[in-house]
Amino acid sequence: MKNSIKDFYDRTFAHYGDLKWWPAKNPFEVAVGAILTQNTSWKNVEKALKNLRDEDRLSPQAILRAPIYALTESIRPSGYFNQKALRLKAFVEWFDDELDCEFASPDTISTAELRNKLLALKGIGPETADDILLYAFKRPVFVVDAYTYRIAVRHDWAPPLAGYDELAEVFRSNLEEDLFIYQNFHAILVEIGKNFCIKKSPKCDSCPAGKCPDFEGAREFSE
DNA sequence: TTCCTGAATT
DNA sequence: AATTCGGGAA
Repeated sequence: MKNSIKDFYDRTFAHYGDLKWWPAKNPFEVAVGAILTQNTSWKNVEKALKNLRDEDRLSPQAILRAPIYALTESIRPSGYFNQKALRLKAFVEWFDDELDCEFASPDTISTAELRNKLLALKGIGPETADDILLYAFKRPVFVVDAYTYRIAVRHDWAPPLAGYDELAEVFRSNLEEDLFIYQNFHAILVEIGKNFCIKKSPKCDSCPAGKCPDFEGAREFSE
């Protein structure tokens, strides 16, 4: 039926195809990018990643041995650099201690347990944890972010007060549990959220998703 | 000036 | 519930 989540995915997938997310060379860079992109445009994260790469600091061992102040300078363009340097360090130390710097398979540790361990780290909240689970550990978890929330509310898929888990459940219950669909759906939501379903003055007329219930009103999004 | 693929603190 | 962290681009 129209305006269903499944129909939305089918239409947008026909337009975008496989977006091949997450944009990173390897799973470790996915995790680093996930932390650096918290409330930050990807453009700025790319600058930070380039600095890390140019300075040979984009590996677990390099980050383990780098002093915080050095990390801070490398990632400065991504913003919140003081916090993120600590968060990056904390994550890699855990990744080394707990997993020996390897992305564990499901029979070693369950997705639920892994998620709890990630959430226990300072600086890893539900979105960052799920990004890492979905794109680095390849676990089928549905990622919710600001774009997901905005698009869902504008489609009346969820109430404006919906919390993270509630919103994730709305999507899970309307899709088959499939790694590729979860990975690509989130990629599509980001693409549409960034380019069309933007916060103010959304470009509904050219949106690849077609008309959502908010189209006629073209009202601006408010939280 | 606003906004950006959030999370912790108060 | 409100504030804090932040450079970069529009």
